[in-house]
Amino acid sequence: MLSRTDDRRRPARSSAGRPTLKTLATHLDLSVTTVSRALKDAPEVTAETIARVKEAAAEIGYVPNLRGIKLRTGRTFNICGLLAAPPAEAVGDAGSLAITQGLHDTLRATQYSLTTVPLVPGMDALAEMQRLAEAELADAFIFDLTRPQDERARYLLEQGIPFVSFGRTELFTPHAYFDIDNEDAAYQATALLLRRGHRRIGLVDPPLDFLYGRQRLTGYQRALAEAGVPLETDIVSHGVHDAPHSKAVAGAMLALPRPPTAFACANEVSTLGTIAALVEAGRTIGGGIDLVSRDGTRLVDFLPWPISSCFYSLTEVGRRLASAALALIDGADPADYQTVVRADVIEQ
Amino acid sequence: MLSRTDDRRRPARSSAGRPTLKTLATHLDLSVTTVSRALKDAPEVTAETIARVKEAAAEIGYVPNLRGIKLRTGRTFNICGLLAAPPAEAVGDAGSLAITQGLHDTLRATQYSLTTVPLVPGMDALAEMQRLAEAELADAFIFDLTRPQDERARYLLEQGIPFVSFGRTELFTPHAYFDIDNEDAAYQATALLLRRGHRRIGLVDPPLDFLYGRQRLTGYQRALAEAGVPLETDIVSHGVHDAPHSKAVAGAMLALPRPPTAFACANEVSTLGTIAALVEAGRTIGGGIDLVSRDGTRLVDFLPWPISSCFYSLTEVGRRLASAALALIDGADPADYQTVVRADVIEQ
DNA sequence: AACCCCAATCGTAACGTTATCAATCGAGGC
DNA sequence: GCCTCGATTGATAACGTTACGATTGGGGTT
Repeated sequence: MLSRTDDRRRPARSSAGRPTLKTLATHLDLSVTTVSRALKDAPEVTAETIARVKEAAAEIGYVPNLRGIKLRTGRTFNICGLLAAPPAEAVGDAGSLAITQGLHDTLRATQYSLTTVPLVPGMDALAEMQRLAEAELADAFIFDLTRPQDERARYLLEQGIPFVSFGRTELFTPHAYFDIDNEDAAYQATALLLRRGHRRIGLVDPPLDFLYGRQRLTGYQRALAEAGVPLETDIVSHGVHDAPHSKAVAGAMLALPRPPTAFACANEVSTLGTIAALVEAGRTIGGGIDLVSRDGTRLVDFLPWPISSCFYSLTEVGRRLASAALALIDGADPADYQTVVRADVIEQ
Repeated sequence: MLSRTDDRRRPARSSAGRPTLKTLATHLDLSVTTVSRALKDAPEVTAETIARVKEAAAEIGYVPNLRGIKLRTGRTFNICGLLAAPPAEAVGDAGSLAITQGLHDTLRATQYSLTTVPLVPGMDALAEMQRLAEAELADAFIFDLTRPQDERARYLLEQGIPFVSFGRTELFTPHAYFDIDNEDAAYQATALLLRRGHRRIGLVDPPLDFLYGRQRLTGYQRALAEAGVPLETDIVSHGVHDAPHSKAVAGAMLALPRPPTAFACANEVSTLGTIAALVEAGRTIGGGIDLVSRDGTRLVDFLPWPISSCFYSLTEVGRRLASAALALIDGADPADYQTVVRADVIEQ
């Protein structure tokens, strides 16, 4: 165990001579206990002493040693984010990067650091999470791509470990989440296409294993129903959501006797795949084809055609997720951190 | 200080009752010291005792408490990666995601965890690094997008903190790096286009502030020189490498009296921008235009046109960077970890 | 037999923090 | 004047690990 820790190693750098509570205590002729208490405004310490201690602390530049606190309290001061990432060299949804940025935005001002693990499709997300939880590497977890009966959420609930999911679940026990209103996004996208006169609207969506997929399907159906357009299952797809697969299903739809005249895509990757299929079929957007994407980056601005989209800032998602995680660590009630926001429709 | 750590907090979860060295020691009727030593194969302990201790450790499921080790040794068991990421909601190079995956591939089997900070263009990379270093949050750093006189590298060298950069520098003191042969990549790309008969080849590249940019320029020039084609500076650009800017410079080149008939692009983002410019100008690849990209994902496979590229797996880059970092932490000589690899040309 | 040395093990003290209980002191009540 | 009480402060013991000097016992030397 600890296999790579033996043999010669450079001497412990820095940290030597950094002031500690003891430094402060002898300096002020107080006990370490009192200093420790004063720094966290404990009620038993005189206001005057508190002021004196804090002043001295600021002066000599005392900064608490996290390692000491960690050992003593059992906390980690780390938050762990397990976020879906595209497989190895594939092109894919870089959303987790924007989310990670947001997480850091919030955590930068705190003592917490962040460990982000990119979860590529083949990986065992639960096992990865258990590994980290059992090694006690995080005070809270954050993850995305929830399933109705999400086993990761269930695991963390069982263990009593705080977490916030990006996406809801159908679990009975309430837990903290932040989510985009996917049903609304799909509804808006479909409604937009219907307004433009389309009646055959292809849906290129993720598997129904993900709650995200189910919610979108509901929104799609609702928009069709309101417009009195029947649901036609030959142009509704729920497959693996990577670019090659999306290209394949969109290609298959385009080869139908009555191909779709528009597409609603679940995310940037399915959009890329769908466009690839359109190009291969010799169709272009504008030439009777419309496409709406749901996304978190402005990728569509750099694709050769105008594509409308439902947009919500993933950086903001990250910020909100991290704030919620911090609150939970501080003992907040998960039920107070359940948020659903609507995406903005950007019409083109 | 430690502002959010006071008030009520849930009781320390788990870890209660986890076996420690003391558990093992009393169990085996040995001293804590001996057990500790036995577990790391210290020479002073009998082979027999070592075996006995290890067996017992395995049996009762002892796993060393990192927090204790951290406090005692001053180490962090954390590696910090500062990797360039696209700005907020912009479309951009998700390469850091693939690199992060690779880092985890290597670190998963160790006791180390990883903190990755996405560095968006506006951020003060040095300040961010100093913050992390001063908080003693990492045993080693990893970063990319090096500059010739990279101030981050210089800072870490001064502090004696181990690090590996993705990209070389021109600093005098040797340090560990892993790099792709950018000069060769640009050379290969340019040579490929020259072989296809192009004589006006636009270069859409990053600023020369980055060593990466300089190396590419050298390769580009070398290929032109070998073919006896003069360098024409009106079609060589070194600007901010994001998609909008790349689109602008490629657009400007296309508006020249004698526009380029081919482009060599530094990365995926400049490729996207260049394509956007081509579309806007009503030109298509294949119609007398060729484009070569240097990339780490297979994005080009999902763009509407065949695009050749120089490819090197960024996941592999991540793996190599992490291995080097671990070696440095264990006291290896940085000079032994200086690697340059060639990208593979994928012709289309 | 007294000596020393080496191999193996142990005890103690740290690393920096917090929790718990003990000590001090002045004020107030009897 | 004695006792009690509240308000402050302090001493001690942990959290789990490793570094260091001390201790033990057996074998070899003189």
